[in-house]
Amino acid sequence: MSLEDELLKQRWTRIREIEELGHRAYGKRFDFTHSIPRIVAEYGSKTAEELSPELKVRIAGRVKTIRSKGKAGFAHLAQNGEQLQIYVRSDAVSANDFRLFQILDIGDVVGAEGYLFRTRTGELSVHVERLEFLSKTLFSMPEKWHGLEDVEMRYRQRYLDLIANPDSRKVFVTRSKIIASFRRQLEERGFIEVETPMMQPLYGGATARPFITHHNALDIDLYLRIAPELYLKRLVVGGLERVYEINRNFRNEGLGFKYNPEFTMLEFYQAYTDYRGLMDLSAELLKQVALDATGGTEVEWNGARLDFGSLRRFSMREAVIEFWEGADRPTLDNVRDPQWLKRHSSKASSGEALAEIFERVAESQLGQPTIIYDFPVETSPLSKNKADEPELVERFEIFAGGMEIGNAYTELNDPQEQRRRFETQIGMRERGDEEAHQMDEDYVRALCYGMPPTGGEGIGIDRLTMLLTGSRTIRDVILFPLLRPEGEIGVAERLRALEP
RNA sequence: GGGCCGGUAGCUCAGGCGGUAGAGCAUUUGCCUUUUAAGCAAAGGGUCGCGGGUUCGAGUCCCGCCCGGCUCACCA
Repeated sequence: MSLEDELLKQRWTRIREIEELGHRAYGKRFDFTHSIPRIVAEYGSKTAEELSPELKVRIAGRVKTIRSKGKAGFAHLAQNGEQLQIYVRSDAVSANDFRLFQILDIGDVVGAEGYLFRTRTGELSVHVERLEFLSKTLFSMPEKWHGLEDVEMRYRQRYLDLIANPDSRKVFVTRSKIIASFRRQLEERGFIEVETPMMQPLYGGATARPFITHHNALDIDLYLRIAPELYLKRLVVGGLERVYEINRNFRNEGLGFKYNPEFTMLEFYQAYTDYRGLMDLSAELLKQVALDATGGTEVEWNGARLDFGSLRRFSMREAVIEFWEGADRPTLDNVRDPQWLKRHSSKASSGEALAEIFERVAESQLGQPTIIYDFPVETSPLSKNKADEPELVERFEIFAGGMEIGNAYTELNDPQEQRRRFETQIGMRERGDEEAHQMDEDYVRALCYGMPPTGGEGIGIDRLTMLLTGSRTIRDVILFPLLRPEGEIGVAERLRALEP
């Protein structure tokens, strides 16, 4: 028999022994008096004297370590990312409970009742008087010292990662704080949270290839949304002047350190403002999110310190000049000049050329949180033109850590212009651009009823979480990132084999 | 999709020159009533990712495949 099966059989056999000792292998409700984190916080710094008179506690947690010393022993229980030691001695508990302690496996979930004390070496511990068995682990836990290192297993069996690697747990706690911070800040400013379709008959609001699915009853193909944008703006037309949505977008594209096919986006729309207003709002939101998530505005990322307390601002043209490397640094006249742009890019139009040059020259250097504004109209089918420079639109993106983390603009609310933009996109599609927008007449119809001047913005929650948690890959901030299916697992077969 | 790297005990990793497969943790047994990567003594545990091939002999060499990581191209 393989070791793995031997261990499984051993634990399976142990279930009966646990039951013979008067416990259930898969126990019932257990009302603890204190969570382990609360005990650590409240009593972690108390001296031995301050812990008397005896404080009785009932705690519960997963067994992390066991150190048996004959007629006594120690174990660590973990709950919510914190650990507390228990001390079990044969003359302090019933014979059955001591036997139970002796047959505990690392990974079992137990409850313990006793009083707080400090050991000779000074560690805050529970002097156990009663044990209660709560749940049996049948498989062995990852190694105690190194944790779970196998990257594939960390993603496929995230629960093991969360049990074994406290840092991984912290990442997801921080992610939750980031989202909570956005919600709180937006609610304070009068935004309401809405939910718009994830399955859409037409996809739009971004340039990307969609996933396609099918609805049987209606017998229609639907697209998983690539963005909620067009629906959110319909709501602004309807008088929901400040709306936001935090939810998944789906894009049928490659995987990479900053790409997962489903990712979480915050989008918010505010009537009667424009992209300048959103720049200021973005700076406030990001600063406070960093504070709420990490306690400060500065984070270490990829060896650099990023400060979310202030956002640098460059126009796209300025950024090309600012971050140009090598000789022939262009002038402002150069980056405005169609001939110069044509010489430095293979793109057809001046606008696409500028965007392409910017991405090549500047994007990877935008480590510090930076706003890049005034984008070419060709790459922005839903943004309003600048009044004095119609080849540009009132749009900005937020970059940090060399990644785009936000995208915002003054929304185009002129239905006639919107129709022309869609038709331009259709032309691009006919020339082979698969990602060009489709015509969305229902959206144009909504604009025909009049949308107030509006600013809208999207912030990539996953990437922002990467930055605020020091994660080098998006898979470390998504609980269950997309992986190929792993094939035969064989657990059912192994469990079946245990039964008589 | 291309290139590079990896898959060895439940976990973390050695081995690589082709010649009976190793360590630590974990597990089992014994001793141990304030230990903490507890300690001491002993034991068990492996289709070396999968499938072919070369060879007297393959974890090791060759070919194909699977899974993963990094990276390039496309993409937020």
